[in-house]
Amino acid sequence: MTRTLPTLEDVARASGVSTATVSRALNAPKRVRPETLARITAAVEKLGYTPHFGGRALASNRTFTIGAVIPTMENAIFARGLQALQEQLSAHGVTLLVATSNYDPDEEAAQVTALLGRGVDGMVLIGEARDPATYLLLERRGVPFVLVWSWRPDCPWPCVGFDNAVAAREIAQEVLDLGHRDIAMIAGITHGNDRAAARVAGVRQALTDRGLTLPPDRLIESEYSLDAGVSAATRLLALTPRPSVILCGNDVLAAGAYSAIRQAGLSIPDDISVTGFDDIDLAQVLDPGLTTVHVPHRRMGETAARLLLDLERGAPVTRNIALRTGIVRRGSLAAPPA
Amino acid sequence: MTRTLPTLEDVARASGVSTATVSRALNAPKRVRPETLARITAAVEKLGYTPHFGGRALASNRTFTIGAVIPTMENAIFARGLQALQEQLSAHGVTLLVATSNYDPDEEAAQVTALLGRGVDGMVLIGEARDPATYLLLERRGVPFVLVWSWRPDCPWPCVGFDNAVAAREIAQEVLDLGHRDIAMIAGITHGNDRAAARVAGVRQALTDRGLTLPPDRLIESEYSLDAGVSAATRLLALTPRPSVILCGNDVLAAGAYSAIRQAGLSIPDDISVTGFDDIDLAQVLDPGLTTVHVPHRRMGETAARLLLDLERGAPVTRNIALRTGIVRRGSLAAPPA
DNA sequence: CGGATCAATGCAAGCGCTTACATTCTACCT
DNA sequence: AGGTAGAATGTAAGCGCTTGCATTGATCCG
Repeated sequence: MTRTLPTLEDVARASGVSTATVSRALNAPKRVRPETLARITAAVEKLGYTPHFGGRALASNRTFTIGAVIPTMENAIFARGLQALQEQLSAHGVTLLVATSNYDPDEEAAQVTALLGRGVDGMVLIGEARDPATYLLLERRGVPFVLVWSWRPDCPWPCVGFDNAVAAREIAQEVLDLGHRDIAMIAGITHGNDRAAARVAGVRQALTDRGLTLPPDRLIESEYSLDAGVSAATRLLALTPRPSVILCGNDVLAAGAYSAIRQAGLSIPDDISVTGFDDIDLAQVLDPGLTTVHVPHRRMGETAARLLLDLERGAPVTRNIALRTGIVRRGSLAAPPA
Repeated sequence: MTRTLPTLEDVARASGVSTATVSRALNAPKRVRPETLARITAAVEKLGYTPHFGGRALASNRTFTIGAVIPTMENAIFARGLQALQEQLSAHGVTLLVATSNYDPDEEAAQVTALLGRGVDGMVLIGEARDPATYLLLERRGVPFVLVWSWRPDCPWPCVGFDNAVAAREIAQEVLDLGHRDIAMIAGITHGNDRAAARVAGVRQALTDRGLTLPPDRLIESEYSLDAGVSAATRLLALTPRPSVILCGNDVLAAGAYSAIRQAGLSIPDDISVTGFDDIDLAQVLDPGLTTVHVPHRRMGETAARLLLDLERGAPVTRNIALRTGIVRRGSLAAPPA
């Protein structure tokens, strides 16, 4: 069954050269004479030779693999960023290894260790908040890494992302400008999640700037899932006075809010406004369209890939890349009811 | 920088045994005396030892990795199945390597080769339709694989999925039972995609059973994306007589249809009905809720993982596992307008 | 108490590849 | 023609781990 595969040596024999030359032909073609190269290529073709990954990893101490640990694949937001990351890496012969942490810091640490064990040459991590031990581990190993989705001017590690607090503040300001005063928010779980925390902080900031506050009963932290969004929104709708707008930590939560609102027999935006964060496809499918913060996921993934690749070959790089977000105005946000 | 990592030998020295014993302690703990084991474990801990992946792969000719090639991560449907697959594999110490083909058969073949090159111990592939050469390659290498998302009684390869044609036929029958006669369909691209093709075939079957047909202008094949769904639906709405229902090849297309319909100033289901396929979260967020075919994605992923694991250790297995789908009735399907 | 049996461990040969260093060719110059 | 630099290639030493086989040490039986 497992007919033994052709090895470098087989190729060498078949093309009448040494294994060293074959290896060079494969890894640095300009270093072998064209005719030799041709002979080797032919032999490779004929034998159907593929380099043995383990052998290569062992000898070169490189795996041409980079690892990413994301919270979950089930959120379109990460899927899209990953897809871009992967495309970019593939183009450079690098494979992407994806692990998920389910938003659990300990689980994330475990996955980082696992990936390191597999000898990844680099790593992509979401956000900045994590156990210092993890950063230490990464540095000890000398494995380059880049943080995505988060950004702040003085982030000590290479990162490509955006300022979640600023983005959240901007959309909150827009809400305030429309005259809303009874404001509520459904945030993600902030523990161990700097993005979620920054979004709350941004909203708070906008309120404070106008002398307002976000009372505890008007801020619900919720798992990033549709069902959780529905129940959080349901609770908020029961409040007196009823909020005139619900700011959501991401679009999925906003979709949940839509369900709850519809179920309560209310209408968006006449009775109540809703905003999201991320601008996934879902946002334009909802009726009315969701006013949300647009995040350039794909660009983030691509940029991260390039940065990591540069980091790996020791190229001089800008280690701290900020991307712009923007507000996408659709129908879900309007002035509060009179 | 890249401080050299501790090796098996370091552990052996630190615990006063041979590397062979350490290796056994790690891979088959019951084969070493408890006290020895304890000493080794302590040394491992103290040195922070992690097995070197390449070395292990080289010596054992196994990578504890299985590969999956999916069309795209951006469709929630695959994301969910993958997540389940991964969780199940992780629990058995196996890592999942994901590659994407973007629904392109050639690209898929290339990705399979790439994964094989990385020495995956097994593979998960979506659907059955692909170049025979790919199957040949897999068999030559003796790499076990399982097909997911597709199923038919006499599929020659291990598979876990459902009968797409039957599922599509069932929902089409339901549509017909409600009295619809002006039927249109937005299908996925059927070339190289047996699931999409089977869904069309199923719908056709249902129509034929009642002496009806699906005229060419009422069947549009479309990329599985929101925008493509919108434009396909727009074209269908312009037909005379206007279809009373649009059957969609998946939920994303259905969401696109919603947009187009809303934009045309029509209402679902009063003016026109819509059905989907997959039952992703989106289906319940749409307003009205989308009547669709529920596919047990998570279970499919889990089952595939188990099957693959069994296949790998040569356990006797049922190679051909059918999962049940069902129709989820929400508000998007009603009798045609009078 | 000698020997057989079996569990625990050690020995050492690779697994397929890369790469520093040594060797051989091939212009090209004087 | 002799010499030399530089390109092309070969030699061989590992990279860290697993595993078949050999060895040792206990245990148990007659």
